[in-house]
Amino acid sequence: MSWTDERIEKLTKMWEGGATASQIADELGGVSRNAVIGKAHRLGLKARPSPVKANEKGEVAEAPVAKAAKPAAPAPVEARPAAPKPVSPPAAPAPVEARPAPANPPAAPAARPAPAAPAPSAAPAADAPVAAPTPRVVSVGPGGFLRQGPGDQQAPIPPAPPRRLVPARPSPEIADKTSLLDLNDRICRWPMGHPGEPDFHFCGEKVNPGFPYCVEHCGRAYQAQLPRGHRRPPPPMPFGGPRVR
DNA sequence: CCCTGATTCGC
DNA sequence: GCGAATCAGG
Repeated sequence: MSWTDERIEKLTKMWEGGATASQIADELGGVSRNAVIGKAHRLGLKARPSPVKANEKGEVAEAPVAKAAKPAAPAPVEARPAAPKPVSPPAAPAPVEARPAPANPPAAPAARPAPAAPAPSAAPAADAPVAAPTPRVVSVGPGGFLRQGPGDQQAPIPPAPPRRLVPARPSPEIADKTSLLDLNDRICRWPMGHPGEPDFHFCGEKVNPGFPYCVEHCGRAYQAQLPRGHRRPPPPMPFGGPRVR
């Protein structure tokens, strides 16, 4: 098999959509996972959480976890008379809350419903989730995706699934809906719902020629850049006809 | 073990 | 340019 334009296109789309190399590989058929990765890299597509490169930025001054203990001396049990350890075994677990991942979407993660009481005193030093990454974000789009400022030319890059991609054909429930694999240049790729949800799919309408979305969603994705001075005229401008080209 | 993506390197 | 082999983390 060779890398035809169609195949490259599909690879690109899926890769950017978050599909794994394996998924892409057997979707394309005739190529291995490695081939896909290799190609993706050659196309300059890389970037995406790699299990092996999860850690990178800045050095980590972590105390090496004492996980070793395997080599050599496995702490021979001393036959000491009686050395009652003063510390009771199940003492205090780590009250430290592990913050897993810096999720992209600042979408409200729902307050912790955990009514856990065992919170000793002042442990919530965790008010440092500040991270305000994208200052230009204006609001959150329909799928929980960031919408960008009026000046931004780029569309909100809808896919960006946090992690794994929705199964190609998850269920009959969305069998007739537009899945990632159905996307092409002529189909509106506006996300409906959230990636990962069983009914996540894409708009699927015919696109507004020259744009990645249908007319309706173009209106959502692109905001009119009004000349300075004019405050927003109520009509959000549904993008009637951007007569591009 | 399985999975992942990254990299290398002979073709 | 291609992709199997290899590497390395989860």
